[in-house]
Parts: sequence; structure tokens; C-alpha cells
Amino acid sequence: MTTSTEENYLKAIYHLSTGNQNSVLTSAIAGSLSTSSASVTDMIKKLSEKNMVEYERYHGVRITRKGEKVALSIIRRHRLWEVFLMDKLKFKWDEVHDLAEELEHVSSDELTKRLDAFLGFPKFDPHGDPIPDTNGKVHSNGQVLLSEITKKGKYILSGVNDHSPSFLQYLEKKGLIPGSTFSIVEMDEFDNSMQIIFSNKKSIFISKEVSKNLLVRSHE
Amino acid sequence: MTTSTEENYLKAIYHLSTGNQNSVLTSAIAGSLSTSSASVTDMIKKLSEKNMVEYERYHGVRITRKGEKVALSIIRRHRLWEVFLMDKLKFKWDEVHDLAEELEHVSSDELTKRLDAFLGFPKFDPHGDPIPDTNGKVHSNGQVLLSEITKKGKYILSGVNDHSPSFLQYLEKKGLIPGSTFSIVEMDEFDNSMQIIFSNKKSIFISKEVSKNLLVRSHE
DNA sequence: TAAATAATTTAGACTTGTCTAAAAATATTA
DNA sequence: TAATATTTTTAGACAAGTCTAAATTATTTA
Ligand SMILES: [Mn+2]
Ligand SMILES: [Mn+2]
Ligand SMILES: [Mn+2]
Ligand SMILES: [Mn+2]
Repeated sequence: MTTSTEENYLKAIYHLSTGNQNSVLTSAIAGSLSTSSASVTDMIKKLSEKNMVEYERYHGVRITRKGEKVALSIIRRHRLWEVFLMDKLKFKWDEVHDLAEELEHVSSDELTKRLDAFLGFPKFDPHGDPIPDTNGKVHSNGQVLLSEITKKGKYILSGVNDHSPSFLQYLEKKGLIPGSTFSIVEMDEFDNSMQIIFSNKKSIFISKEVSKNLLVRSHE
Repeated sequence: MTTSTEENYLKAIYHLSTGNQNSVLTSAIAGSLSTSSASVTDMIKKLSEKNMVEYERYHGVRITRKGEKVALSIIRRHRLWEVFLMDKLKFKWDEVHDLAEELEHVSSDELTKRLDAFLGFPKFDPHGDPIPDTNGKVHSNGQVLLSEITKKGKYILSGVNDHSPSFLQYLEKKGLIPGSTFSIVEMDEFDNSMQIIFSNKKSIFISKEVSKNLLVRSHE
């Protein structure tokens, strides 16, 4: 059995693990969960005891396959609830995250299974993030950070890395929601900003701050 | 703010309060929550501090209007989730209670409001219990315990007082689900058992043990 | 490579909710 | 009404999760 606190730690460690091979540092976990490093150390010991992470003191943790499976099942629930809240209850995409943070801890595989079916087996959440399948497999869909793109061309916004309401509201105001297509017109070498243009000819500037939180796929 | 533990205590006290004017005894709360009397005393002090109950030591508690409002809002959520689980996710009526016990603590009035609308503003839950409205008003629908009935006649099963899966499965096997109509054929003075007959001529015996957990309304 | 700085862990304390066993109050019964 | 039985409360302890401040360990920098 895992408590919801343990689940939140595992989720944070999992998210901090993806993309880099290194072990996750205490301070990174503390920052991500807005808690003290001392608390993180305590919890890490507990998770290590349960073989959810491999812990080497003073050198951070690595999530184990066992811990990863727990994390992925929570992430699966989180994203399914986000789809429910948006598709069925008509919440906006910047309102669903906090509620899903609570709902994800309702522990029933049967509930998750039926919710999945009720929603029509969605593959992505409202922010464009892939929903892990029952076996914990994530269908990475070839999306890359907009800030990593080096050549101009047509792209489609497939997801975001910052889920905060303020960022999502900012994007919506600019016309950027998952599924939006645009072309890169100009890329500035100096400050890494770029200018993009939508199919309706409207054009906007995007700073590095923003583009490093946008996931895109090549379009056409 | 109330913790989910506090909410569970308030719900238990509210349920033990309805129907009798007396104060609720520590042992009754302990029994209902499967906890020790010592724990109940501790929590009662805390709830009293928050003006959720009036506490006179050694003489039990009375729930205040403030505490009652909290209890009713949790009961409202519980019953709405039960409707969701049964109507939308196709759970059976004996499977929804435990899940609703968890979901009811997800704290968002906006979520409750939208869930209510999504479900089409239901007035009763799958067990026939009335769903309190936003203001905490319960529409008592003239239902009485079958065990209290004194005259034969046609009745409709409107609800149950025992929500345990085993009891609900027993009822279903006998053909008794909310909405079932039947006539009382025979009432035994000695052991308070009764014989009822359905419209399809099938007839069954009901013991006092069972009838005191069945809520009925007069039919026609 | 030794001192200074930064990160991490330990020590000790606090809160919430729980328990068992003992003490106190209430209720029962003879 | 006085002894007995029952219920309730208190006392003291524990687990989970958190914190601040002090002690360690690791990393930088000179
Ligand atoms: Mn989210
Ligand atoms: Mn999401
Ligand atoms: Mn229920
Ligand atoms: Mn119910």
C-alpha cells in the first residue's frame, strides 16, 4: 500500500527523472513539492525501504521499476480525470489540474478502468500529455520542445510542460491551444525568441521562456 | 477548513442524530466509525472547539447548525458520486458506496455543482436516499420503515438503511430494488415477519431484521 | 590542496489521528 | 442507598509527515 503522500513523491521523482539519466537530487524534489529538504530525506528513506527508489545518501535517488509503475498508474489516473473534467464537466484546461491532483489518489483500478471506457479510451489529456496505458507504457508521440527546434516550418502544438493556470491562460489569450498549427517565421539567434504565424495570418512573438514549455510536432 | 477525518465524524454524528432528539453517545460514534471511544472523545473536543458540535462531557454531543451544514454537503457529494458511478460508469448499486466514501472528500463546490448538472440534477441516489440540495435542504419524501407499517396494501421500495454489499446483494436476489412495487399479504404479530407479493405473483417472506432496513412509500 | 561555500542529513520538536490501560463519572442493581 | 457494573475520559505512547537549526559531506574556489 502507498499513501497519497508517497504517491506524490514518486510522481515528482518520476517527472524529474524523465529526460535525464542522472539521479534526482533532494533539493530538486523539495523544490518540486514545495517542501523542505529534511522532509524529502525522511520520505526517501521510507521509499527506499519499500524498494521504490535506490538511495545513496548525499547523492540523490533513482526511481526503480517498481516505483515507476506506481508513478505511472497515478499519472494515468490524473490524466484520465483531467479528460473527464474537461470533456464531461466542461471545465477549462487551466482549471482541471488541481482537481485531478486530488482525484488521482482515489484508489481503485476498477474505477480507472471504467472511467477510461466511459471517456472512450483517450490517448492524450487536455494539455496534450500522453495517457500511460494499463501496463504503464507511455506512447511518446514524437513531440519536441519548441525551444529545441532549429529549422523553420509548420508545426502543431501538442502539449505544454508548465500546467499553471496563469501560463495556460496566457497561451489561450495568444491563440495557442493543443492542436493549434502555425509556422515559424523568424528565429532570433541572440535571445532565442521566435516569431510564428497562424493560418489566419495573425502573428505573435514567443520568448525562450515560453517556447521551452511548449511541445510541438512537425506538421505536414 | 475541515479534514476528511473531521468530515467522517460529522457525517456519522449527523446520521446518528436524525430521527432522535437525544444527544449522540461516544460509544455510538465509536461503533459507527469502528474506532475506540478514546479517539472519539479526542475528536469531539476538537469539533466542539470549532463549534461543529455541542459537547457536555459524559453526556455525548449534539451537532450544531454549522456542523450539520458540513455533514449535509458531504452527504450531497457522496450521493451525487454514487449516481455518477451507477448511471455513468455502470457500477452496481452494491459497489458504489465504498468508492463514494473516498470521492466525497474531494473538496470543490464547483466540481459538485457541475457534477450535479452533468447527472441531470438527480433527487435520489441509487439506494433511494434523497440528495440534499445546495442549501442543505433534504427533501424527505414521505418514506417510512417497512417495519413500522401497520396496514396491508401496496407499497413501493424507495430506499434502504443498510448499505452493505451483502445486504444489497441479498435484496437484489429476492427481487427488491428501489422502485420495486409489492403488496403486503400477511403480517405476523409474533415475530413481526411479513409476506409480500410482487406484481408477477412471486411471493417472499421478510423478517423484521430485513424490514427495519427497508424504506417504503404507499403506492396508489 | 586547503579554505570557503553549498547541499544534504540528522536531531529534536510539533500536529493529527490513533491506540491501550488506568482513572473518573454515571448508571444499575441488590 | 450502597456496592457493582458500565461508560467515558484521561494519561501516555505511537506512526506519519512536517518543520527549523545544527552537524556532515560534497563541491568550488582561491
Ligand atoms: Mn495536470
Ligand atoms: Mn495534464
Ligand atoms: Mn453510500
Ligand atoms: Mn447511497
